[in-house]
Amino acid sequence: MQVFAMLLAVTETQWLSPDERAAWVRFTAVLELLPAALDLQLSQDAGMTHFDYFTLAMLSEAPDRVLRTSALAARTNATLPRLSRVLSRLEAAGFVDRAPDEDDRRATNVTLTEAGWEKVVETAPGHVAAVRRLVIDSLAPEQVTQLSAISTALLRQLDPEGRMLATDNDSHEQH
Amino acid sequence: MQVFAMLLAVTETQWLSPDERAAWVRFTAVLELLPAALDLQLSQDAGMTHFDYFTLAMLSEAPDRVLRTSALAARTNATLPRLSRVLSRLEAAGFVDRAPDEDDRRATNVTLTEAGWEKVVETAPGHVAAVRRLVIDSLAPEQVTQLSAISTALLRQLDPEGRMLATDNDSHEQH
DNA sequence: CCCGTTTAGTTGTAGATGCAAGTTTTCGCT
DNA sequence: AGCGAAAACTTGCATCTACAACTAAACGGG
Repeated sequence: MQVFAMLLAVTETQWLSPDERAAWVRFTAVLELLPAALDLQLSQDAGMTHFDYFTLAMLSEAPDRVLRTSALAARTNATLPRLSRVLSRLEAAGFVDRAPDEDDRRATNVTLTEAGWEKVVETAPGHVAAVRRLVIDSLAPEQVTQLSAISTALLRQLDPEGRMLATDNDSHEQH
Repeated sequence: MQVFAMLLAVTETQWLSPDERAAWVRFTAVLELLPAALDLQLSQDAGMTHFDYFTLAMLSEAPDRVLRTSALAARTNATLPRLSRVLSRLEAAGFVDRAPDEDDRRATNVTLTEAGWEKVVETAPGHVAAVRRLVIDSLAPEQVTQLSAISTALLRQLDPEGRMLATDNDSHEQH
């Protein structure tokens, strides 16, 4: 019985086919290199990380450019400790304001300041250009469509609740 | 003239179409979540990061399970300082040995120890299962093919010299 | 109305990473 | 040969992040 179980266990290990393996190796390389490339452009041209920029960008798209810290954490997929420190930095730089929520004073409302808005506006073109150069323009139009579908499929596993694709409704949920 | 130049500048900024933007937002989410998910599985099941595992895996596939530090850095896309510290850790854990190259004593040869090999062998099944669960099995077979082609196209921009897709020839280059 | 529990954030501490500077060995040129 | 420049790491320092512990506010019975 024990030998049989071991054989089963070994057999159960589903390895990757050569094609799957090749796809995975290449994709792993992209996973490693693309974030670094994006961070490089933003740190050179705007003195901030991709995460900083993304945080400001999410705020800039929120109604009234305000979001609760935890809603912002969901959109940026950050842990609360991480976001807390990033916000401290962005607040010190004058790009956001933090104020306790009037209705629930445990919560903090994060507001994009005028300076923060301007920072996004002046940083966005260069960032978009980098995204074009590194990603969109490297792909055929149908590949962009494919990448979108593939990403959607992957997010079903990675983010079943769709935190990162949250609509604006979320900020108006019941409490 | 100045107004005209400004208009040009504004016009030149190539924004993303709605489809492109949707693809990019989703892909960004994958870029953030997938590495974290892989790290989580490996740290829980094997007590190491994905980078540690990948480093050992690259060594395990090298001829004689030996690679120069800089060749390993190219395959893992690590900077030398980063790899140096990771190797110090892996060496302390007994998974690799480091020894100066006999022909060029500036260089260091990194060897996977027997313990390191066993670590890879016992860790690989769980990791492959995670890759299957999170990526391969979420996709239709043709999507795996598409992802491979897309990744190849992106790497042309990200890694023009193909460092991460290096063949074994590299370690036998002239000196 | 009060107390234990949950929620929302912040901070202490330790590990990881990048950049820049330092060290040792080799190369290239005269 | 002989010496300046380059190569292959390694280490110092500053920053970033995660995990866990901590604080403050709100909820939920009894």
